[in-house]
Amino acid sequence: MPKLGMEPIRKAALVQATITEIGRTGSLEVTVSQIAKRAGMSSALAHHYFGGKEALFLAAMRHVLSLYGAEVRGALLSAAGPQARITAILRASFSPTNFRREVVGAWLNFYVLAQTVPEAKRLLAIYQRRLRSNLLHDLRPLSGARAGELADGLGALIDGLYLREVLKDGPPDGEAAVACARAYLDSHLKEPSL
Amino acid sequence: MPKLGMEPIRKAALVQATITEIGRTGSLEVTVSQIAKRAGMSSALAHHYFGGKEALFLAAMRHVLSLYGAEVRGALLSAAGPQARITAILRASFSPTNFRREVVGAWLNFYVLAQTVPEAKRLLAIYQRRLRSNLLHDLRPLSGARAGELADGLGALIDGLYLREVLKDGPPDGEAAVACARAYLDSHLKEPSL
DNA sequence: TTTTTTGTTGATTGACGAGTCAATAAACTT
DNA sequence: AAGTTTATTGACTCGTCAATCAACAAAAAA
Repeated sequence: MPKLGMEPIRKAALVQATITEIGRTGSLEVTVSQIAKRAGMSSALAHHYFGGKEALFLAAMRHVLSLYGAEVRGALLSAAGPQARITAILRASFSPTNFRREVVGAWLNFYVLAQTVPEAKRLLAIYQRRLRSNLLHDLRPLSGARAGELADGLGALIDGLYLREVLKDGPPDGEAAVACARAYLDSHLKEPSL
Repeated sequence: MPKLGMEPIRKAALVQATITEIGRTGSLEVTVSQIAKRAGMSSALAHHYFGGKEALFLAAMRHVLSLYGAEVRGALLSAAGPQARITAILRASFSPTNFRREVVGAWLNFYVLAQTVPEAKRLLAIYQRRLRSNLLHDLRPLSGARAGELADGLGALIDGLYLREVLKDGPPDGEAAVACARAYLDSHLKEPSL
């Protein structure tokens, strides 16, 4: 039965299954067997391809981060002007793809992972820096010197909205989150001179 | 050696040790033995007094939440007027007591716990409701109809600032966090009529 | 003084889970 | 055809950990 060229397929399936399982159980206490089973293979194969649980987690994290990054980049392509670009970033952050319970749950647990695993911390730091730099780029023309604090605040607000989504029951509402973040911005941008 | 009336002392020590260990390792994967050792007793005694690991976690959570609540209440006593009261809440939230790596790490993991343990979810929900109600009480006289959204946004921002603290290295800076939250508020309160 | 209650632990149990390995099989290479 | 590489798994090892238990000690109650 063994067909060749399985490696990328298996790996992709495992990464997806990892995200799903972490999101489903809401914790990192998932067994390699659970993940492998969901991905339709034995746990031994998961070890074969990834070498260990931690590497699997990190691969899943990279995947989520890269999906998010791609979505932001995509949204930025069709946005002209600072205002539109910032809105695009927010839309991407709270898009149905990213703002799903499963994915949000995974994010939360990546933060936990970052406390123990340096590589996870590094990855999250990269995400934060990139977000900040993106926001800064478009905030500077709008608010000048204050752009720095604004970007920091907005970043924290986004993370906070994610965090709260974890606890909420009922379906996710990305629109509301975008509105909240926009309100934060708009009120800050109202004063022209000071 | 056994002296009587040990129960409350042992329990308090265990709760404290639990928070410390969760904060130190940054995860819920702490063994009862670790906790008991830090609290200066055998793991069997921990089981004797709390019945199980989960109950111990919940007790720790209640303790953190109640400390936080007490600090907020205390700060509110010496605050007159909505503006001062809101500032007091922010100060308490980011006070050196609560805004320590150890405690912040514990909070993060309580969010994770809330995904699996209904009682943990309930406790966090109570905290969120109380914070919201406190903010609302003082935002209404300041911003009227918008108070609702404002309270939600501010709540999320506070959580987000906590979350970011987890990743940061270097000592915690509560002042900066308070400033950020105040900035959020001030800009929102600037428009008198709309 | 016996008995009961409270405090305490070392040793044990039982489950579970990460990682390894030997074995099997299909596909490619020579 | 013989040998190599890739895919795949069941069975096993080894460690860890929550939870239990039997036993001991001291204080309080009887």
